[in-house]
Amino acid sequence: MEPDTDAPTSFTALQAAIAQRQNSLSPRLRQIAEYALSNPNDMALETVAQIAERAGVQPSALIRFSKTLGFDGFTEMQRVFRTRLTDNMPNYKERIRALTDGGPALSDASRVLEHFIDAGINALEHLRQELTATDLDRALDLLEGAEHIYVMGQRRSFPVAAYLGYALGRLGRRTVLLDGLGGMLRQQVQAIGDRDLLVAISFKPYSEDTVEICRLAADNGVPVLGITDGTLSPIMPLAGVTLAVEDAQVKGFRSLTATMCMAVSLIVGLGQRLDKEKASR
Amino acid sequence: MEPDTDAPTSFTALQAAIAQRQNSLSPRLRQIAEYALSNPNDMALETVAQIAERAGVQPSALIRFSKTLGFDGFTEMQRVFRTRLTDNMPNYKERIRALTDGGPALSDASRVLEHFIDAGINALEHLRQELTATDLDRALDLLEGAEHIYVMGQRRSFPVAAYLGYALGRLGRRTVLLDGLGGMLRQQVQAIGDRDLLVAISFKPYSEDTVEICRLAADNGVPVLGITDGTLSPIMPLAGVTLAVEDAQVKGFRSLTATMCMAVSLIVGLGQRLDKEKASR
DNA sequence: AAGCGCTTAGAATAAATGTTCCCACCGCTG
DNA sequence: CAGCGGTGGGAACATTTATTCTAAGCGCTT
Repeated sequence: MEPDTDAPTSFTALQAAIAQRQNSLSPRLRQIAEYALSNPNDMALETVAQIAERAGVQPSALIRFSKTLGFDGFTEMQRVFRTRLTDNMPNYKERIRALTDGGPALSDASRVLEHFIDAGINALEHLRQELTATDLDRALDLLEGAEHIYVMGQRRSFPVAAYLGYALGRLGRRTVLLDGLGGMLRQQVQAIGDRDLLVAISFKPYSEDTVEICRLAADNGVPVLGITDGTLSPIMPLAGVTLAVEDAQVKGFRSLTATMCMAVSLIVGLGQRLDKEKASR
Repeated sequence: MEPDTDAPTSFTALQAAIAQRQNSLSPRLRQIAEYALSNPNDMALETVAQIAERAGVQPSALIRFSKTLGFDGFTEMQRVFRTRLTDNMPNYKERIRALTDGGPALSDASRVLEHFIDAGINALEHLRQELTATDLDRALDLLEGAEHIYVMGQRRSFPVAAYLGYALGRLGRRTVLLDGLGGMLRQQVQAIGDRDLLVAISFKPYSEDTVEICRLAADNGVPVLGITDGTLSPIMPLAGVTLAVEDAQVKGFRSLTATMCMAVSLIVGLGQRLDKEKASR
C-alpha cells in the first residue's frame, strides 16, 4: 500500500482537515479530533499511551485516527503537530545561518544589505523571545544601584561600549569607558570598588582582555553585567547578570543590529526608572 | 541512588546551568553543551540518535551529559527542553496583546525592549525600501578607491564611526578614526588629501564639529561619504554620496539598529569587492 | 616508561513506544 | 431474529529508542 498523498504537511492544513472531517467521523474518532484541536501541544509531545489516556480513548484509536487523515501512522501525524512548535518558536539562530551560509553567493552590495536586513530582523525577533523580563530588570537594578559604572568592550564590541558609555553619561550616571588608552587599563580597573559595576561586552571570539578584566572584577567582589552571546561565553560564569544576544550573522560577519537595539532599550529603561525615582522625591 | 536535587526544572535554569559549567566540562561534553544551547529545538524534539549524529557525538555521550547536569537520564533532560516549546508557545500571541494593551504582565523594561524591537524591525524594512542599489555601489566605489579613509562621528554617531574604523582597518584599508583626542582634530583633518575619503556620520541634532569637518573637506576637494538621516541634513549637500538611514525611534530616543545594519553591510560589500579584485590579479 | 584516573566509543541490553490484529460489540437491514 | 458492515477494545507483536557496560584511548604524574 502506497502512502496516501492527501496527508497534510503543515499544521494549519492539518487543522483544517480535522475540522472539515469532524462531522463525517465516527464518535470515537471525533472525540480524538476534538482533543487534538484543543490540545495540540499534547499531540506534539506526548506518547500515544499518554494522549490516549488523557483523551479517554484507546491507543489504537489514535492510530486509526491518523490513518483516516491519510498518514501512515501516528508518528507521521505527530511530526506535523511538531512543526507547529518549531514554526512558531523558530530556532532563529539556524534560520540566520541558513540565510547566509547556505544561500547563494552574494553578488552585489544591495544583496548583502538585503541579507543583513533579513538576518537583522530575525535576530531582533530572536531577541524578543529569548531575553527575559527578569534578566532585563536585574540588569537595570545593577545599573541603577551602582555608584560608578565602568564599561568595557573591545574590537567589534567597542562600539556598543562606546554607546553605553556615552548614553549612561547623558543620563547622569558616573560612567567610565575602559578604553585602555595609553595602556592604562589595569590602573583604571584597580579603581573599581564593590559598590560599582562593570559592564562587560564581548562576543565570540572573546577578547582576552575583557575576559581577564571580568575575572579580576569578579574576584574583587565587583558586580559584573555581561552582554555576550549565549553559547558558551566565558563571560557568563563571571557575571552576576548576563544579557545574551545572538546577533545577525552573514558569511561569518556578525552585525551589531540586535545588540544595539538591546543597548538602547537598556538606556531608555534606565532613564524611565531614574525619572520615576526623581519624581517620587 | 536518589535523583539529584540540582537538576534544573526550567529551561532558563537549564540554560544557565549549561553555560556555567562550560569550563568544567570535558571536551566532548562541551561539544554537546554548545550544540544544546544553539539547537534547543533539536534537543526537545529529536531522538538521542539523531541529536548525536547532528552534534557529531556518540549517543551515550548525551546520556553522560544529562547525568552530569543532575538528571536521571536523557529523557528527563529532554522534558525540560520541551517545556521551552510549550511555555513560550501561548505567550507568542499574548505578548503582542500585552504590549498593546499595556498589560501588567510585562515589566517596564521589557516593554521598552519590545517597542525598540518593533521599531527596529520597521526601520530595517524602511531601510530596505529607501536605500537604493546605486547609492550603495557609489559608496563602495568611494571606499574602494580611497587611499586613506577618515571616519568621523560624534556623540551618538561615534559608535558607528568606531565600528567602521575598526572594520575598515580589518579589511586592510588605511583608516583613521577622527576622535579628536587631545584636541588634535584640526591637525588630523589637514592631512586629508583629495585622493582620500572622509566618511562622516551624523544624525539630528547634528554635531557642529562633524558638519564643519565636512565643509572643510568639501572645500579642499576631498570626497565625502555621508551617513545621515535624510531630512534636511546639513551633511547631504556637502557629501558626494549620501546614505540616508532613518533609524528606529521610541519616544524621541533613537536607536542605532538600522544604521549598524547598514554599516556592516557596507563592510561586507566592500570585503567582497576586495576579494574579487585580489582574485582577478 | 609505567601506572593511574578520567574520558570516550561502540556494541549489548533493557525499556518504551508505536503498530497490528483479532474478537466482541452495536445498530441496521432483510 | 439472523446476518452484515462498521466500529471499538485490548492484548500481542515488532520496532524504535534510551540506557548500560566494557574495553580502549588519552593525558598526567611518578
